[in-house]
Amino acid sequence: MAPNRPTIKDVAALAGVSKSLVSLAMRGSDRVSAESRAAIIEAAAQLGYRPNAAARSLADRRSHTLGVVVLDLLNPIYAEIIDGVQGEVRQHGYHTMLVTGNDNPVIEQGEVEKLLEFQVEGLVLIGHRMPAGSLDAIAGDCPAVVISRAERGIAGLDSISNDDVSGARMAVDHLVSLGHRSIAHVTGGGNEVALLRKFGYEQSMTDHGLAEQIACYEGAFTDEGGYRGAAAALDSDRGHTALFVANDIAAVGALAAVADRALNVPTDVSIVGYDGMALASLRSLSITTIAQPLARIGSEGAGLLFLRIGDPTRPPAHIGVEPRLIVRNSSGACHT
Amino acid sequence: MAPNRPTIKDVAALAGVSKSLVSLAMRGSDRVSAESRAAIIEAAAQLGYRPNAAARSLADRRSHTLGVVVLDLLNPIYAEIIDGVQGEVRQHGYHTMLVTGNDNPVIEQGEVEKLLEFQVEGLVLIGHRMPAGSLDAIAGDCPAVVISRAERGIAGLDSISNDDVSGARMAVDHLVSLGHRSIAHVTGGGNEVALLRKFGYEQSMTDHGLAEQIACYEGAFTDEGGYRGAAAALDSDRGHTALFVANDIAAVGALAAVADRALNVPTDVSIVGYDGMALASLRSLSITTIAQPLARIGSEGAGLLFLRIGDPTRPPAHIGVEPRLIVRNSSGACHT
DNA sequence: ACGATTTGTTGGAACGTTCCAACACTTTCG
DNA sequence: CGAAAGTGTTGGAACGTTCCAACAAATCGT
Repeated sequence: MAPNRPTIKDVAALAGVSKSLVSLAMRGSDRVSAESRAAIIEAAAQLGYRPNAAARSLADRRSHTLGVVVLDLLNPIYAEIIDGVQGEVRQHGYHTMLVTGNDNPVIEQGEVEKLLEFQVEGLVLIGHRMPAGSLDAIAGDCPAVVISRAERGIAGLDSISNDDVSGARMAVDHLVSLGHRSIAHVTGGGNEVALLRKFGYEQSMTDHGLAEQIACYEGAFTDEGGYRGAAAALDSDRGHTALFVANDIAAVGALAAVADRALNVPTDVSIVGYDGMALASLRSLSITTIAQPLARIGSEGAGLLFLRIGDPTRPPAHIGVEPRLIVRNSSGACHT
Repeated sequence: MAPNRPTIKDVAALAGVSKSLVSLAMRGSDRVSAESRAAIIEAAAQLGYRPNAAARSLADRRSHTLGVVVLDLLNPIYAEIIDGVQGEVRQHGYHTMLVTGNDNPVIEQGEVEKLLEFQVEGLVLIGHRMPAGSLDAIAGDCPAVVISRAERGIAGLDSISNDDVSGARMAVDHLVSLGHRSIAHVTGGGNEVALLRKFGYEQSMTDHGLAEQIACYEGAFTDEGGYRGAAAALDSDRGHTALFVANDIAAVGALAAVADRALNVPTDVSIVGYDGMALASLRSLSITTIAQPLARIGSEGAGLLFLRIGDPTRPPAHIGVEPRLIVRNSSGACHT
């Protein structure tokens, strides 16, 4: 609107000093006399001066900006992670460019490319869909961290995720402690995370001497998938009294399958989900779940990235965080 | 990692042409001979050249970037709106810097300031918390659009939102058509949107000759608020057979209140929510709702912004979009 | 009292692009 | 055949910052 935005030069002219001094003052250097500083601040305020971040980043070759790529904003667990990332980033005085891949690898690639053009100093990938090759290439170009997935041994790339195997074991332990023996698992499909959770379930069942009770029903990380898997489990003749469902959304679907059969939760069948999304705590759902510390995963992930920015040659690190059991109304003692 | 990123000069040297020509070629000008173009592309690929967006935006004084400020990422309806915005923005070849206000006006202000330093060409405010004064100031500085709230008459500022009054009327109409007469309203608190919905409810009730049946119970746009309001409604002696709840999250809470009293939905009491968030469609909730076209609101909002960027002097516009009724299992015929 | 330090301040060169006026060559065509 | 129009290319100036070497003025230590 203003005919032309004021620049550092205009401020200098009005304050009667050189542009260099204005530059120093704006960044709060202590080598500026009180008088000059006052004059400069006054002039800047009067003109409505705002530093130009593009020029700044060009001149000192640092953008003070991080790129955050998230698979899909609609997934509430990612939103909670992002909140953690943003907090940490703000603390470091950095900024954030957030883009979505829309669950589409091609778009995702393009967005990453754009972020790199913006000279972001680091990349946070939340639930990416990148083929291993390009992940490698990116990490070679720019410090990066992968959140909520374990990547090991790629140079320049750190990662952080919750320990899915151990979380799945907690779910089974909890159900066993309530007296359940015929505990079925509704899977989350063929992806890595789902397989880890399934593995943890099988391990824990075996450890409890329930190996022959192991029963997996094919599901997915969706309402629909959970419904389908739970339906199959309930309609089987194995008399399952408890269901460990691969994630919370699917657990919501499982709840519906139980209701459709005029059974009650948790009296007839107990349900445990995974993720600890806020939604699972709503009183009409009240799902017992294995909660990931989502915000912490976000902030520690960002922390990892800042470490790498500080020392780009450090060896790749992976942090595994422990999930924790939150007991709600969807699980209860076994009555049979 | 590379000692120094290659610049346009390096590409020029390798291809044996001037930097100006490389600049032209990179932007796909047709004034470049086929030979030169080939040589340049080859050289760029070989060096892994990537244009520097900061330098570009400095030189042509356009950032090709929009700032998006969202009140709170955790609210799923905002996530759906953002998706719409991003789609539209991508179509225009622009980029997006997304920041959150964390529901905190001070942080929100700071983030907006940063976006302006980045020379964003426009601002999308989704559910802001800005005092009217600073909104004014911002709009004077930079084209802006407010999404999901109606702002009228501020120069340089457009807005788009669904028509809450008309949506609330639809909810009541639906319930009346099912035979309900004692229809209560669980409010969403004192905010503008909640008041509009309440107003629509009262209007429609009056239009149907049910003025003396009007009954509002204090709630909020939360699970807890919906539970509280619905509890009060159900415990009253007015025999309400239907509840119009101010938004979907609150409707989920209302569902719990009904269940706690050993009543059934929709046999004993019908429930209608508002917003049309994806969550309301989960089969174990299956809430009848007044759905806002969230993605469309996002993309049309962004469209408005592009119009204003094209012509900064156009008079402020407001778009009201019609919500629509989605009937699910939480509403049914009145049985009393 | 005089060089050494400290305290403020300065102009100019970067940073990596885009734009522009200018150029050398073709080609067109009246 | 010569002027006009087109085609491809170029170097240099700009964009708004930060950095650096240099400097003038004030203060210090002996």
